Amino acid sequence: MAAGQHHFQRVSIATVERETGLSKDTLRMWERRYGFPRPARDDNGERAYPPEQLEKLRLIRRFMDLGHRPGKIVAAPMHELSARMRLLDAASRGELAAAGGLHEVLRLLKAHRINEMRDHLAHLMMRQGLQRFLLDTVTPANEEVGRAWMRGEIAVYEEHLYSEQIQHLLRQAIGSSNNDGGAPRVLLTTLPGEEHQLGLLMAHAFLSIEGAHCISLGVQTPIFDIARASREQRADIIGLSFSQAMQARMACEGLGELRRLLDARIELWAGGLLWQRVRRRMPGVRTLGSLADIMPALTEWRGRRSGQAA
Amino acid sequence: MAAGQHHFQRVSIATVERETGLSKDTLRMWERRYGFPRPARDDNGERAYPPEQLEKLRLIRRFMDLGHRPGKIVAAPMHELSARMRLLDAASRGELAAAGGLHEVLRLLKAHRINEMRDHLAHLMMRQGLQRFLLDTVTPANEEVGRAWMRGEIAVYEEHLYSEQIQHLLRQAIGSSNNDGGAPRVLLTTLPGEEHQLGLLMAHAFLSIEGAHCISLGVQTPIFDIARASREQRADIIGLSFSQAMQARMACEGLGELRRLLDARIELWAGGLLWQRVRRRMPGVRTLGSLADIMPALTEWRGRRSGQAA
DNA sequence: GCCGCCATTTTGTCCAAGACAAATTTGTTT
DNA sequence: AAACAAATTTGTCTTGGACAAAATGGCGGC
Repeated sequence: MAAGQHHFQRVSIATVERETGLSKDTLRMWERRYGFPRPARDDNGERAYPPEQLEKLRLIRRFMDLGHRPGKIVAAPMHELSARMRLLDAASRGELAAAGGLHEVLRLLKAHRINEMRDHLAHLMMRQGLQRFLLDTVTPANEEVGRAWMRGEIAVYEEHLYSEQIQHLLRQAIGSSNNDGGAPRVLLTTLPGEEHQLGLLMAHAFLSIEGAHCISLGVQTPIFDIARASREQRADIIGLSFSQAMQARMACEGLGELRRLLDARIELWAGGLLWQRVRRRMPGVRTLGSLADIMPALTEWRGRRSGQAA
Repeated sequence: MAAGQHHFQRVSIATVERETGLSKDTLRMWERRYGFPRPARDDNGERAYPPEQLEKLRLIRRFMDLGHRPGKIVAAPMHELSARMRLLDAASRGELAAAGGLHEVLRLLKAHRINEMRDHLAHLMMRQGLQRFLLDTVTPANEEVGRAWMRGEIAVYEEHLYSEQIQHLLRQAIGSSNNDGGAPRVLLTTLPGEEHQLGLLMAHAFLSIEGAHCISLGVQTPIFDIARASREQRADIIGLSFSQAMQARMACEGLGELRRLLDARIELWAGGLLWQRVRRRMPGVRTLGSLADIMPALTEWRGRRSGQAA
């Protein structure tokens, strides 16, 4: 019977791509260069990744999202990576400390008491008002949930659950604040390849409070259609959201292409956590690394506008 | 000067993949087999697709979503494809006729009077009740918007706008109907690769009305996490939504893998428009081609459950 | 005429190994 | 310390071959 042939859930390269977000080309290239992953082969000679390697790839992905480079981590042994990640976790654990109702949110999430979590969040929103809620509760809570996920304290699906509840709250809030005829007119969406909605929704809520007229297209609008929509909806500003996970290259390429398609008088604001790790500035594009950056940008715009009008 | 070198916005293969949803491998294979697309090459010898070819590829994608096979259409000249698409459009145009407030919805959408459209939809929902609203208004309206898009009467971004407004309404409706402790417990999500939310949201709303306890994870949950969530949330049923655009192969592969990971007593329901064109049935998976199919499935489940209990 | 079964064609994905440009790091000079 | 140049790292693109899964078409039996 020996070690046995319990080939236990080996998966194809397409599955690994789907689950890790690493392209097939990249996976093959790492195998060539760093000797990892080194999948088995099925009867057909095709790569068949065992679950341990998939798990290590997921861990590597976390490091990469934190800005690490593959050369330094892909070949490293699993136990070393785990140890390093634990170290990072310990460091980030210190930061939490303050921040009001967050512990409670995390506690309820981990306990699977989702409805109570939602009620708790709703209560906070009522008490703080939408703006403070976004800046002081949702933003740090997102970070904390991300960290908890990195620490392995919560599962991916729990992060999804959390995200759904927040979206729920924000959509309800947005629904009730409706500023027709407000200025500026902001067209909100994400580029193809960026499927994360939460950042977009938070920006939408924030801008709505500030009296901007928001037109949201949801996620993943093709570039040509963004340009078309901006003309037909007479947008002053196009707001695009980019999550940490988005590939910087795709983002910059897409932004450049969009900028070329647009009239110069339309502003292009690129927001989201991506810009906290990607320094690169692009001509004709304003990058906003956090929600709080929206406020001064908006003030500036209004200053320019009233200056021109005068 | 000749034909000139106005290389006018030629795009990379990655961009074409992003915009059409056709994989790089497929694009290269079509080029080899059918002689189309035949992109120019940039200074670096890499494919550079002119906008006409991108446009034709988009049209081909529409045909494929309707069930046509590439061999028959990829090599066909553009004018023939356009003509055939116009014919199909004319045919579907007849079907509309009936259906109450739909014309109004489409009219407002095309006129960019989005807020009025939302108010109109909200009014219909109030008058009809959520269930009839979903079956008699939203479902046909989705189809009509899809057709209008195929006819070129509305832009992609207008479809996005429509979709956003519907989502808004449904989320508000779901928020107010909250059945803790209901049965069955249904875990709702989509597989990685399926980013369309609307179908999921409609299923969520429908199941909520019927008294099921819904737990939504949003879109694109990795398969292992779906399995984990179903255990930890003690789900009776996992409901997955698949849009027309989803690749059948990926869907079936993912479903098979998930089914293997699950306890046999957990049911797997696969819903969405995909199953109207994909016949293939899979063991241990119940396919639901439309919202209306949910009702009998639910009745059956409750019958089985009460039968076992007795 | 309709259904099930088998052979054939169609089609998408996978593979290998090479190439190169963009991004990042490192080293040097002002 | 900052700016510039050289070296390294890294992801994506290339070709052409191969093959399995899915769809189609033909055939025989009910």
